[in-house]
Amino acid sequence: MLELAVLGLLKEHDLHGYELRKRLGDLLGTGAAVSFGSLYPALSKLEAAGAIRVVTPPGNAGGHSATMAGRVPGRKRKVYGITTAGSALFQQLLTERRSAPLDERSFSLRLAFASYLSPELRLGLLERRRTLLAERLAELAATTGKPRGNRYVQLLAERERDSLSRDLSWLDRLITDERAMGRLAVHN
Amino acid sequence: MLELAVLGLLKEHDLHGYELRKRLGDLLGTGAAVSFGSLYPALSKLEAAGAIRVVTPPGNAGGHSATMAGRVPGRKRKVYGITTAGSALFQQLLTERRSAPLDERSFSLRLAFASYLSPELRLGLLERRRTLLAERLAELAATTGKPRGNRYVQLLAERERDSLSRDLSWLDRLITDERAMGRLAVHN
DNA sequence: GTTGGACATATCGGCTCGATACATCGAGTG
DNA sequence: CACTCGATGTATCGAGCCGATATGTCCAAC
Repeated sequence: MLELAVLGLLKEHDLHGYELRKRLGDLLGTGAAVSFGSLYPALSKLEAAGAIRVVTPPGNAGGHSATMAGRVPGRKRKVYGITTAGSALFQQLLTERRSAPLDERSFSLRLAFASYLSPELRLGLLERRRTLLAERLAELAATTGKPRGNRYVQLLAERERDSLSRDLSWLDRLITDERAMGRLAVHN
Repeated sequence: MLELAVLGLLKEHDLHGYELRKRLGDLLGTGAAVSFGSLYPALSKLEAAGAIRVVTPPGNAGGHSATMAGRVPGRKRKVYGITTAGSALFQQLLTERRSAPLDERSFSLRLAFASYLSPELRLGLLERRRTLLAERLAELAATTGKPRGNRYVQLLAERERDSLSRDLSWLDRLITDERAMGRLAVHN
């Protein structure tokens, strides 16, 4: 999850951890922002694996033009860049369909990077997510007949139902678009 | 999170782990079902803390009417029941407003048990969740002006915006209802 | 009678979160 | 000018949760 996100963002720009977090925040919505307690270990791990490397080592940074010698000017940020191995890892993580979790967060992340996928894989991603949500909705509809516990549980279930059907329509729209674009591409 | 859920469900019925998981599943939606890897350790912990206890010990269970003696009939389920201390813990976990996480799951869980809250605390719960979502929406609106990355990121952001405003309306409706019920109760 | 699937409990490694600590920097305030 | 405060920035730790996996029981269907 996090590794995919980091690699994907570094594919576009070199970034340091703090900034990475912010970008991730408005990529997936503030609610899904990742914590530093996950981010920094993940960065260390990716660096150890050779997927990313420190581009601006501490002691070499900053826009300080005329600060004098021994002071070690902008000693703070660790700016990371992606390596060739990192790009390969990114593609691998993004592509592998098996066991790919399709929860809200993973799905959103993958969709955000969907431009790096082939049209077929992109469509597959959308369809698998659609299947998952459809199953949930069916399951929910099955239990809806029975009397639910209290008022609040009932409200929760209704909201869930609405939310699911809205997401399904949204996905259907996306899928239709994808198919249309696919046909268009073929005709060119 | 999980502890609150377990205690809340056991307040209504004695249950064993597997069944607990199912109930939790259709209480919060199948997507939010808890894993056994969290559930069983949580049960052990709660039992050790004296909040729950095994009601039907293994070796004593089952509807087997005429199975003979030494066979140890329904030796499988471990049915748990809540203790007095457990009820107290439940109230405490449900009530403590400070540091209560308001993410989707926690909120839904608390709302599902909202009947155990005083009208004031119930209203507070809804309002704090509302505030959170409103902040997110504002933040999102702020970044919406700027050009987003690719097409998919943009779609994701739009979806998020719609979803947030829907949830806000939903919450507003609930809040209004709560206030109305409060006034009604006062008039009786 | 045996094979397959639902039921049921349990553990383990790995990921993520929230809290916490610490250090730097720029902007404002007295 | 010294001071403080809040944003920036990196890092670690404990606890909680998930997914995979192992193991065993019960029942029905073939």
